[in-house]
Amino acid sequence: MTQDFDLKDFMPYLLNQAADATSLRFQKLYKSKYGMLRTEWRVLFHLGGYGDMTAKEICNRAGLHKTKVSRAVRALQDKRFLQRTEVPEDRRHEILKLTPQGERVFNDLVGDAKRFDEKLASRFTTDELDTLKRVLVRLADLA
Amino acid sequence: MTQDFDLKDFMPYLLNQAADATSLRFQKLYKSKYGMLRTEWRVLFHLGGYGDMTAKEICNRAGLHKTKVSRAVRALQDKRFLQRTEVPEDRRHEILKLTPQGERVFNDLVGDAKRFDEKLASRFTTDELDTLKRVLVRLADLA
DNA sequence: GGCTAGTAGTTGCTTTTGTAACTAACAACA
DNA sequence: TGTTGTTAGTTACAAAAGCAACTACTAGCC
Repeated sequence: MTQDFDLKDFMPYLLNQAADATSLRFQKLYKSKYGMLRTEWRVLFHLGGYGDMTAKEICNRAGLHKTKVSRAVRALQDKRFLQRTEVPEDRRHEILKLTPQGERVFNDLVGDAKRFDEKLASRFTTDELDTLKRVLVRLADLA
Repeated sequence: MTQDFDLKDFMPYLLNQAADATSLRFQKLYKSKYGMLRTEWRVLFHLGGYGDMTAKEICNRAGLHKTKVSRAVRALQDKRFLQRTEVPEDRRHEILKLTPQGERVFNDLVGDAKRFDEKLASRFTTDELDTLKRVLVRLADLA
């Protein structure tokens, strides 16, 4: 006997559908403009938004695996969007820093992101948005 | 000059973080129990929850590309979880149907899904959940 | 019938991700 | 000093996703 079950009530499914739908459209922007991958724009945005830091710090903040970050950092470096600086006190660390070109790209994409977010937000009430964001943050923190 | 921007306010990012966090934990269940992939449990749940249908219908309902569904269907067939029936009137179509074993697996995973969802839901108020689901459905429908 | 166009589904190839093993550097302590 | 354990980051290989070209079939139209 088959149980009744509606995927439209299952949170992990709903979250994925919503996440895919929204981020696919934003992806088009950074991909077509700068040939960037998902992890690359995330790294760029962490450095641009929160200042210089090591790869490890990005891993912790973004919840990304170090191999993904490692590859993204290299890709951004190849594009001349960021620059590494070895720390003399501990040569295992490298401080990552956006180049002027990287900052320009970041600023450009921040503009896109803000417009994109506003357009999404315009479809909902302030109450809905407040609740949404609060709940999403708590869900994300479960991991 | 670098603009101020907080990823924690950017919806596509928040949605992805929340979706990743929740579905990663559910993934462990169907992966460890039945060696299933993400697309495979989706296909299984569409057939189990909404009845027999063609691959095309699953594509439309789930917003999945036909190649992904094609491979998932084959994988489920190899596991003896579903069975294909050619439609004589139009031999391009195949009706997909869960086998008794497939139904057992579906029922088992529905149980897991319900428990999983309840545990997630218990952290939020009814109001929050209502708003969340309503907003997520609308976001998902944008695509 | 025979041509053209369109649809359902599959296969092959490339890009991206995931995982585990590796290197290089530091730290602590015998 | 040297040995053991730990950390930051990379590399190499396997699994999965994405994309385009393909097969097999149906439908419409001449």
